Amino acid sequence: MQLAHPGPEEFVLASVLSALGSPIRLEVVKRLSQGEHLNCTTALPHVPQSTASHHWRVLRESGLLQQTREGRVITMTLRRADIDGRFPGLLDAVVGSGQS
Amino acid sequence: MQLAHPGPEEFVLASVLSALGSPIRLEVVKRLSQGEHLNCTTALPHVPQSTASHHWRVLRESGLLQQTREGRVITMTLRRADIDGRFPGLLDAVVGSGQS
DNA sequence: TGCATACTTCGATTATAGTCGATGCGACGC
DNA sequence: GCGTCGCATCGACTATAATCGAAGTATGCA
Repeated sequence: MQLAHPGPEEFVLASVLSALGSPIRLEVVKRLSQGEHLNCTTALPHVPQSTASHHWRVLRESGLLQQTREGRVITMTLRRADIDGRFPGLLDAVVGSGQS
Repeated sequence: MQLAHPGPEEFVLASVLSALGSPIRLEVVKRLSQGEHLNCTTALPHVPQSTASHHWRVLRESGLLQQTREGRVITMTLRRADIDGRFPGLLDAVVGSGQS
């Protein structure tokens, strides 16, 4: 089963910013940008599965990350090239500041 | 009467992104960044006053804009230097993309 | 085939955000 | 002083988002 991912031409800036505007999602994006390889269970161990899954969906539908199944595990990766292509400098500015 | 504005050290990235994550507020920030001088009535003529005022508050409390009274009119300006100081490149990336 | 794993989706609940009329308050003109 | 203008704030309502248990689905292994 494949999850639906928007194409870069479908990205909406307000949706991307809104997705990043939640501390819990912002943190995940930052960790992904630092090269961390996250799957859905390890990313937020203290958060219930269904809640976490909701946040993955928001991030995925905004275009920020990709979920690819590898066996039974779904791995999440930042769609850095796609986001950079549409909103140059945005991701760098967001993950570059040492802030939350 | 003076409205409360946070100092740059109080800015929270997630709050700034969340404030920008609303299409109506994003548009105002873009217009301000293009040098438009807006007051509270002219900025969103089609939106009820109290609703508009709510959005000014969100933008003001996140640190994105400053409201200064000039006589009876309150003029809004982007706090570009303060935002750039804390989150370099963020505003450029947001207003630079021709997107909504 | 059957069972366990690693998720997503569903449905209900709660929390937060947006909307807008009414009211309040400071600034200006008179 | 009084009235008006330009806004903020209040309070009530509505809409959207977050939370989480339960159920559903694809994968892998025995």
